[in-house]
Amino acid sequence: MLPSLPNKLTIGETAARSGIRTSALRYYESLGLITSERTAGDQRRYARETLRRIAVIRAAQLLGLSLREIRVALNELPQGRTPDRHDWQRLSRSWRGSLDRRIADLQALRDRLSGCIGCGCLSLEICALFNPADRAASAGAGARYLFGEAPDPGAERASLRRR
Amino acid sequence: MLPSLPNKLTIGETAARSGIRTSALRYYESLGLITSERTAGDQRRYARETLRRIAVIRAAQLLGLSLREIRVALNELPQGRTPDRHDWQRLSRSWRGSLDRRIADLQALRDRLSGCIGCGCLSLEICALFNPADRAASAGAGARYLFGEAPDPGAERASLRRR
DNA sequence: CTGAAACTTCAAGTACACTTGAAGTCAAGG
DNA sequence: CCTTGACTTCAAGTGTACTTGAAGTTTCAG
Repeated sequence: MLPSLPNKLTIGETAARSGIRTSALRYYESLGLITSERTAGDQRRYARETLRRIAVIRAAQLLGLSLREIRVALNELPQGRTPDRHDWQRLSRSWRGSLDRRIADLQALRDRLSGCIGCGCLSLEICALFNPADRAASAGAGARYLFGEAPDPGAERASLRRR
Repeated sequence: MLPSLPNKLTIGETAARSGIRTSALRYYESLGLITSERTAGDQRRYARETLRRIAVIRAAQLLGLSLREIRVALNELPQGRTPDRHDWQRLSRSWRGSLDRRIADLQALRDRLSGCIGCGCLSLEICALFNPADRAASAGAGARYLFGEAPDPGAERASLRRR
């Protein structure tokens, strides 16, 4: 008459509670972002704690981190032992700086949108939006660069012949 | 002795000045984000004004907009006529709201990172990070959802059998 | 014990934003 | 005029993050 181990969740239950599709959960597991135990019939059973882990993964994605980067960060949580309050705090502190930077960058962009673009100025050469140091470039998701990866488009600087 | 039309740029010059690779410029053009005239020999010549357009494209990408969305926004600029100060202002105003929302969302996330995750609370059911309304979900780039697209993973809500 | 929902794996497909390579043409300094 | 770097098109490839489909298995309410 045991209440059937409420701290083990099927993949479907985990999907329903986290809002992440089962296919995505299997994908995360294939990348090593989460782990599961298996029943005798080889079905996955997730620890309830995995829900927190999934929430952290989604939060980190909002920060612009790739799943690869998230995996690295999660791997720095203590192995074996269930991460405690201080483990999560350490993680959140390390991402908080990125978030602050990202927010500041977006605020700067907002100011430029209202300023530079709005002003209709013709001095494009000195406009902040054209300043190569501000460039987005880099690969794929626009947000990525905001974490300070050197935007290196890989040369191809033309030799600037005229006309 | 004319200074060889300084308001027409080759694709290489445009790439160098904008920091965007020639392959990306051709890609943008294939998507209709920018346009060019052609020389007798069929080479592209970009109007100097295209540099501003490219800057706007990159800025919009930082906002998390897809190229498709950016194209739509740019298509609302006046056809034929060179966009003036007010045209750009209208565009920047419409994106400014998105930016404000995005910044607010990130600030909320930051607070939760310091709060919910940091606190080590066990009440995962009521934790803000688990609130489906806050979910990222949706497709691809994490930033996308921040513009208020309804996160609709397309059902698959399990029927919640136990065990 | 049975039937249907939920699960399993694996390969292939999708969307986005580009990049790369091949094969050939154009433009301009010397 | 010639050479060389910059240009052209087009098809295919890359990386990320998943989703979809097929074919088969497990679980559990009834």
